[in-house]
Amino acid sequence: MNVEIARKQLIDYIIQKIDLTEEEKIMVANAYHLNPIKKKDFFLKERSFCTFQGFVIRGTFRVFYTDKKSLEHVLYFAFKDWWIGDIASFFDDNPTSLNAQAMEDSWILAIGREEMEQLFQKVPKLERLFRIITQRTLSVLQKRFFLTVSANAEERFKELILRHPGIEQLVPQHQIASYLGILPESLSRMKKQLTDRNVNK
Amino acid sequence: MNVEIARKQLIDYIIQKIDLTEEEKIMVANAYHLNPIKKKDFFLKERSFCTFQGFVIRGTFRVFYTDKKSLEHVLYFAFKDWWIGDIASFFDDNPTSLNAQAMEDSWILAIGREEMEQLFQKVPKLERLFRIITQRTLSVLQKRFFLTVSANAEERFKELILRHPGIEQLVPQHQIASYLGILPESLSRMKKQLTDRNVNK
DNA sequence: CGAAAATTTGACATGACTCAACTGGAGTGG
DNA sequence: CCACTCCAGTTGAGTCATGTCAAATTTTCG
Repeated sequence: MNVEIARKQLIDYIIQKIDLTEEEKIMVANAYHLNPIKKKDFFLKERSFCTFQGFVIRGTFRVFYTDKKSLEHVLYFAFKDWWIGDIASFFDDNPTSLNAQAMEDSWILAIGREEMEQLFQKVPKLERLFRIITQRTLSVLQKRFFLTVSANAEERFKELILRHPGIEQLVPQHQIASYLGILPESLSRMKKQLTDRNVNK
Repeated sequence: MNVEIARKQLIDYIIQKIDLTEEEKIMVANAYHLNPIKKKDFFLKERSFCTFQGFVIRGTFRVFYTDKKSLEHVLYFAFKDWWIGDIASFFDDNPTSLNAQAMEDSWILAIGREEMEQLFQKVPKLERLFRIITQRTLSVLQKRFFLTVSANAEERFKELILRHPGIEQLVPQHQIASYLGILPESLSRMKKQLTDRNVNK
């Protein structure tokens, strides 16, 4: 993976959302640096202050937090062209509670907080971009929240499969369970029940 | 309630977050109009396209959505100086799934989508303000989500009381249950159990 | 191959739901 | 000021989805 190609991918993504002059494209592109992340390594680690905003170039990540009982809860899976970062931690300078772990060898374009502030000064339009991205994220999380409080595990599972066909091939089952907010045992039983029901038809 | 006082309250709030020149203050203030909302009336109604962003001047709102089984789920309660609106609907022009209902006679400063876009053009700094506000909202929702998936109803209840002392005097119990994601019966039983436990000590 | 991890299965426990009945207070009209 | 209604809250009995813990089985990968 080559940094120029990665930066082009980022710029292609950005100009879908806001217009940039050629000069601005260069400034934005150069502010980001390419990080290879090996499978199982972390881009974000909870309790860490070292926060970056990342844009996934290649690979898959699971973004999760750990609760009091040391159980991990997946907030989302991130693929190509997804953003990764704890915005609250990034901008407010407090330790993050999120982890982002590579599930395969991956590449991320990342930017640190100070570079980001400088970039915002050079290219104020980016405020708009990040306002829009944050709004999208908020809206997605709101839907996820509503589904979590108003649907049972089976409905949530079906929704995930519908929205993300093929995810079962990409992500091990116990992590899907963690995304759904149930235990691996429960997901296993649920799937058995689903196939049993189909067989009996 | 007088529109000048309301606008002053809004500007006082905004300048805590970003700097504005006197001229900008006036432009921002004038873009917002004052709405009185009677108890039980709605500022936002699901399936409606008529979306506004609102800033609560006085009063209390419950912001909720209705699920497939016609159960209402409270997303949050909004008091003085809180924002109300469905950002996704507001900016992307699709019908909202949120309701915001006044729980007492209330006043809101509101702005429509087009006025907002014009205002962004006149005062681009506002992009930054709304980026920051949306980030805060996102971060709060993320915490709420984590609590929902990793704590039981009792822990969530205690957290609410801790974060919002006195909320039980402001909001009827069945709506607190709705916020917690449980039925009124369950909350009633839980509270009984809590006091019983204390009595037996 | 062999160890470690993931998944499945079983037996049982439990938190929250469901439905229904009852209680008590707030407001309303006679 | 009482009787009446309405709504919120409480209580009870039974059910169900999911959790808990433990063991067996399968898959993954060094």
